Amino acid sequence: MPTVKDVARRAGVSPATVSNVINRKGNVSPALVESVTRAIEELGYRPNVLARGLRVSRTYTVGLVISDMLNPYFSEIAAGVERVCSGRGYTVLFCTTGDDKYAEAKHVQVLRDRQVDGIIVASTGAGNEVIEKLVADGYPVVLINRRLDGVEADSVVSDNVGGALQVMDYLVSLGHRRIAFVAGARDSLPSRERLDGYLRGLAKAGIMVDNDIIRYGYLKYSGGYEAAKYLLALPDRPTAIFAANDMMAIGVMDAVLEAGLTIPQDISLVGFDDTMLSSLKRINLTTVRQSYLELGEIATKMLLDKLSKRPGRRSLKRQVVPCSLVVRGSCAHVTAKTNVPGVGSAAPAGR
Amino acid sequence: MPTVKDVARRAGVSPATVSNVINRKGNVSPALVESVTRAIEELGYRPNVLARGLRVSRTYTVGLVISDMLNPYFSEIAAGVERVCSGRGYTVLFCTTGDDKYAEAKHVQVLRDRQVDGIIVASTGAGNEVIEKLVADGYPVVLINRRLDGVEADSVVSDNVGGALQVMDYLVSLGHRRIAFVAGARDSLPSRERLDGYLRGLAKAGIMVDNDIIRYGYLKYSGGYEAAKYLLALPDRPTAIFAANDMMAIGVMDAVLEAGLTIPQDISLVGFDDTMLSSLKRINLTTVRQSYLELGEIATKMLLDKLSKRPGRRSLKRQVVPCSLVVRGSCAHVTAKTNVPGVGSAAPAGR
DNA sequence: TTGAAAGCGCTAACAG
DNA sequence: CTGTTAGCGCTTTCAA
Repeated sequence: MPTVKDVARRAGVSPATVSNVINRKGNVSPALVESVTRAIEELGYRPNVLARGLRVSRTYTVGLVISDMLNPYFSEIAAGVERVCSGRGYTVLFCTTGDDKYAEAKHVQVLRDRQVDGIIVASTGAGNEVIEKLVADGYPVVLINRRLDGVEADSVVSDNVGGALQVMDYLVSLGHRRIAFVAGARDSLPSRERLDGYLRGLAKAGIMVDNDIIRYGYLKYSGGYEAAKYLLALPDRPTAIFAANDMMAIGVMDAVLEAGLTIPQDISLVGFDDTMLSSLKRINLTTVRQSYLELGEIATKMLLDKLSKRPGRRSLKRQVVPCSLVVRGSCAHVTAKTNVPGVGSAAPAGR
Repeated sequence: MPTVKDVARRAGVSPATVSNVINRKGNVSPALVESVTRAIEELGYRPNVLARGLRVSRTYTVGLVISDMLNPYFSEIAAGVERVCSGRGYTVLFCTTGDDKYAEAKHVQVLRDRQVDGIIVASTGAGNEVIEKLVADGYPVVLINRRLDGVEADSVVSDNVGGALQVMDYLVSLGHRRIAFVAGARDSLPSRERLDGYLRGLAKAGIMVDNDIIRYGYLKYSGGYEAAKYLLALPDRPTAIFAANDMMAIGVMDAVLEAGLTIPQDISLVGFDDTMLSSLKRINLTTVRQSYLELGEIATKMLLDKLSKRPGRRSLKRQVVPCSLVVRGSCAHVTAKTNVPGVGSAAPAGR
């Protein structure tokens, strides 16, 4: 591999001049620019980014910490991060934590050791000390869907509360008053926020909270399935079920069908996330759309903007990205309960 | 940030000794190991991986080139790559090409500029020259699901032909003889190979090829939907449809239902990939499982093994990973066509 | 405008 | 066993 020296020799100039040509600095005469450029091409010279990084202590690399690449939410975030980075000459170094506190700490350290210019954390791992230390050390960090009170870390979160409120308004507008909520794990922030939106929606409509129709479970198909089994067996079963995410909603869906009931005639159902699943004709689930791609993009822009500014300005940025209700065919007006069952994919009464 | 020098000063030794302690080399006396270790901890010293990389020309970084992070196949591959890398002290630098030839060339160059130790290419972008150059330059490369004849690049591919053959054997064993194939784009290697397996399966069963029931389309829902519309309108319509991937199969499924036909009673259907979709009760698709996670893991092991060996050994490795048929409820014995339609989720006749 | 020289932080040779 | 020295490839003073 040729180096600046080789190029310099071939062009009959000094390494410094070669460097100046490459970085368009220090006013080099057109003649030399020309010959250096030719030498670079002839030799197929490529700058060693490592050496440059060592010298200028800037690597144009962004570290990305996510929980799990197999989860579509995170891979969408990763896609957003990569898209913005690649457009601005940055590269992404990524690692996954499996939501393990120690893995998170370890990987953040690895990223620092590799001198990444900044770190984006989209992991729900509970290791707040890691983040606090990062910020305390003056490291540029942006948090996705994770917020630490009292810590000066920029963050971008989706408006889970607002999205859930939209769902509630919609269900209430369809005449539902007995609405169940199927939540994920109690320590999942998004799930908690969606639950919060649910509760606010109830309050807004003047509906009393019934803790018996708020179920907690694993944020997966099985969690929804089990919760629905319970809810459907209730003497006074709900007319609508709001699940904390799409996978759970699909679990609910199957349980409802197994009980011999129909969606949306007997039970209205809403999910959250607008996964690709929800749009399938056989699922056709009303849900809330949140673009995780966008979340990743926004976070990355925040970080890169920060990197290009003087380190002085320490303004704390907290961006909330809105969600939007996507109405499909899984909800009906509450009076539609009297409809003939069995049609399955009837158009929704709403809209 | 403290450096080796700072540590050396504090421990009262030379930088070289510090380095030796860190890298467990050159037999340092226990006493000095002890004091150096303490100095490191007291200072919170962390080696600068950039500087080390510059010196030893080894970065413990793997470059990963994929088509698109939003596609579950690729994010699964990425997960596999990351898993193995992180387990062996490597980090992953990743970029996406969108299957664009020039983007691929550019990104591969970026990875080289960053001195990654090796590159894994899981992109279907048609830029073979890029790969050829990489290999010609002696760069360690492993290709996933992409094979270049005449190029000395290691590769790991899934056994698409074998998987498709299993599907055909299964359908034939159910008595089907009029089996349609819904292919993806003509230049998609996996799709071509699956088609190849289909053709071989026909030959094996002594069934004549009917080009009218081999349809090409976009490897997505719509592609399957359109193809099925055509196939179902045929005077002598097929009794079974084999789609090149799950998304297409779901498109086929919807078209079949819209035509007032039932799966599997009227039409048997098989997909490929075993996406999470296929296992949903409402889909319940018989398909072929290929673990892309495993593909990523195998490729990474190949690469890392290569990196730890002497550069002399230039054995070309080409690994084929088997697929397996996953029987669910979308196929029935051909005589079952006479069954009463409308049951929808009857158990498959096979097995 | 251009070049010489120093140094980013680290490790490999070699000398002691 | 330990320290001195040199240099990986680059950029950046500073002097010419």
